[in-house]
Amino acid sequence: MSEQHPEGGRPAYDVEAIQTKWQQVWADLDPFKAKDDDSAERRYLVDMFPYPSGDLHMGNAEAWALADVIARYWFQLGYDVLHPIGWDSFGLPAENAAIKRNEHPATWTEVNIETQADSFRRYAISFDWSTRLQTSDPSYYRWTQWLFLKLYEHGLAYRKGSPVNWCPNDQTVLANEQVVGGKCERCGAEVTKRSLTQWYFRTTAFNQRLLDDMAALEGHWPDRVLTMQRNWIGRSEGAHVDFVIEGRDQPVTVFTTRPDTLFGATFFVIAADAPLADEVVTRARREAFTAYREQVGRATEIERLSEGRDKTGVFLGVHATNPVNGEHIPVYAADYVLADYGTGAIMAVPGQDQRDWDFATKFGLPIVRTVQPSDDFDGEAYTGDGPAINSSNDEVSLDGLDVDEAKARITDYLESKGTGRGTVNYRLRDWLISRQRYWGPPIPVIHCPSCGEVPVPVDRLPVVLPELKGAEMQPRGVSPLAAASEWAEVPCPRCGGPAKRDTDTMDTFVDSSWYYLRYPTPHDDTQPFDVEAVKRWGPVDQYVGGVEHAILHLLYARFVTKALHDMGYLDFVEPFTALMNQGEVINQGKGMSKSLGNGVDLGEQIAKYGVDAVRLTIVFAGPPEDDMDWADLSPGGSLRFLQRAWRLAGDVTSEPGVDPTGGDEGLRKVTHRVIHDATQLLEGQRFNVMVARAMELVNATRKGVDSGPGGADPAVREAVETVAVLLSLVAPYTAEEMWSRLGHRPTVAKAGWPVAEEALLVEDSVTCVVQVQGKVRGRLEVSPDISDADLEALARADEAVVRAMGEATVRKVIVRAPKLVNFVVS
RNA sequence: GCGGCCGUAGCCCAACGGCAGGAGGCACACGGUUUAGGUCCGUGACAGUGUGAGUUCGAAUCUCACCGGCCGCACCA
Repeated sequence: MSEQHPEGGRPAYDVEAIQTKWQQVWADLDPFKAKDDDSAERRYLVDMFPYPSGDLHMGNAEAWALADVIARYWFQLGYDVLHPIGWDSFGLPAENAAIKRNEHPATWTEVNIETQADSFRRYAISFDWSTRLQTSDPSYYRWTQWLFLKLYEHGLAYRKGSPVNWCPNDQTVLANEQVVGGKCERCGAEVTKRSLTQWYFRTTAFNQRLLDDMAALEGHWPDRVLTMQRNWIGRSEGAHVDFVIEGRDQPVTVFTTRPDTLFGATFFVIAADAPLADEVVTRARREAFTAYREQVGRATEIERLSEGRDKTGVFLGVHATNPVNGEHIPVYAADYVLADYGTGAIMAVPGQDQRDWDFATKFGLPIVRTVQPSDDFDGEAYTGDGPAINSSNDEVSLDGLDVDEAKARITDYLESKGTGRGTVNYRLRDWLISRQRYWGPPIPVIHCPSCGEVPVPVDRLPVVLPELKGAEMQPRGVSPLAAASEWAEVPCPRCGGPAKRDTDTMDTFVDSSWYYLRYPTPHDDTQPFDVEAVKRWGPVDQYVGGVEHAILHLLYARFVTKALHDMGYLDFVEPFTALMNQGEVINQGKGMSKSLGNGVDLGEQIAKYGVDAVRLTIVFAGPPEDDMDWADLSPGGSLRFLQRAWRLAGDVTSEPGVDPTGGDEGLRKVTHRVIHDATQLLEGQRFNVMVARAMELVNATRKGVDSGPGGADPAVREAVETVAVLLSLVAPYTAEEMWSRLGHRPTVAKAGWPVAEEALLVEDSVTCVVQVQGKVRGRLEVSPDISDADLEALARADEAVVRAMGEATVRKVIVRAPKLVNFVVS
């Protein structure tokens, strides 16, 4: 596609040659190494690090092209920028590939990392290559283990037995966040439940702060990500109410958001899989209950969540006592109540809750309304506001109060009686981090028959993975590490007796929950991160990555940051000050996939059009957060534009450093207007429009050379140099080549951002529209600082306007000098 | 079902409530350059802003309803 056959000896825009040439120069200059020397204000930009499965793809290309615009803009502004690169190199794809190839996962991983690193260099991303880290390296995961021990030390890591999510395909447990719609987030298999003893991080210790601290992210993170996090944390206000159940000493507490409806509680439901159900069921009902529970247990999450499903349940043979009216209400087990939300039991109020209504209708249970619906209400359960009814006893009456008042009154009453209290409930659960797979950091704990669980002393880290390969890593439902007996069997660090290592590995999201703390000092072998360096650089000024991590990774990183802050390691509580979610690259209206056969290969695109054209195409496609359809785009057009820009550099005949003052004013005005607009557009991350401005400048300069002042005019040099600097953010090779042809030394990446001259932003004259009744009837060329009165007078005198107004009387005149006059007539 | 975002030329994408000779680009047509094709230079055609109301001197922009699309949440008590 490049000009292979220059005419008349003119130099060619040879994509391959330019790329090869500048890659070498940049490798020698290493221009993007962070200085960290207080010579300039610091900026810290992180792209969500890549998983090394094969070479880079279009999705990577997009994320990094966009992030690089920001990084390179910051470099041009003179900031000391830390723009690191690393790899999220633990995880299942490497392990699965290794099993198939009968080799060690590290082998596959290393090859892919080298491939991606080469591609990144060719793709000309402005990385500080000295930061390069990978999470599967013992020099990194040693500190992931350190993080585990710190959390353990502070009571934020613990082990418990509980029903957990199990992926039958990957043969490992999953965190709640990794179950999406009942399916494994990674492989899509339907998730089942198992009862296992596993390690957890206590994310719930921070639920309110995870919520509150989002206030500072408002406006800097995409709204939808904040919404998703809020939904996930799921705060709801309500009350705990204690019910006495026959044959049980301790009352059973339920959580409700509607304590005001307590008088309408006509039955009681316990989650079928909650231990409590098993405990209270009577002998007579046990058989029926057990059968039901097994039936529920067989249902997958998918079935359980399916909408409009008939309510099922079974009577447990006992009654509970409603604490406010003494009613004896039957206790059921059902699967519409969840064992792990709230207390796993509810008071059922069919009059005000549709689910309870459905259940009551099916089982013939009484329904009592405690809120008076409006007259036109024709539904079943009434969940709206209204006066309370049927809600009084000898000591308290809610009747007549609206919902909020009733809630407050009843909560006070319950508190005074000691049978209830106001409370806040969260949906967020603790983070299950154990995994029964090989390729992750071993959990640094030793289980001793006499001492119990003993953390590995920090000075004995890392606990290095045993060398397994191929079939030895085959998932069998227990960790492959358990089979490595000579690795697993160790003396207890506390008593010296025979003991056994924990044979699970950590979720790879633990690796990525803290990596941005490691980048400032990636090779420090004395500590996970340098507290002072992190204070200087952190938190991350701009984080860039896909929205698929809206909950998972971002929630975990926020949790870890808060935990480390509380331990005194960090002086900030949020890791990422600003977040940008790039869109997706799709093709022909669909996501690219092998099965659809519509993949676009990044390497092929680069071979065909060159790196710069591919990057420009991506950046110009639309707003960064929008999906782009490759079929709608034109890398060929981008390439042509780059050639046009590049050719301009050859048309400049003035000397470098020439004073632009006195150059062609028309062109200078365009240049400075573009500088001004581009700066604002970059600040607003509106990169596509910024590129459009650069195109405008190229067009104007072309005209200036061909039919204007010509290539010797200093304004032309100024314009072309501006183009080179603007393009340096998007098309670094072309920009560098232009810069060089303009007689400058590399690198254009550090040329400095141009500043628009105010004087050149002022227009000599502006076009004023004159409207009559809001319709444009005339135009005037006027001075930009014309007064309202003068402008109105001019407008009144305009022939076309006079004609349009005819005999009508002017009722009102709107004057917005210098751009508009509107006559309202009648 | 609930909540949010978005509908502008054949296509992508712009437009502080104030000129849609659309900023920019793709594709298209015509002319010039060229041995020819492409490149290159120039010119042109194409929408009245999803639909309907409202607010306003003035609405793509604000409000409401509807249609269409995307996203999130959804048996969470």
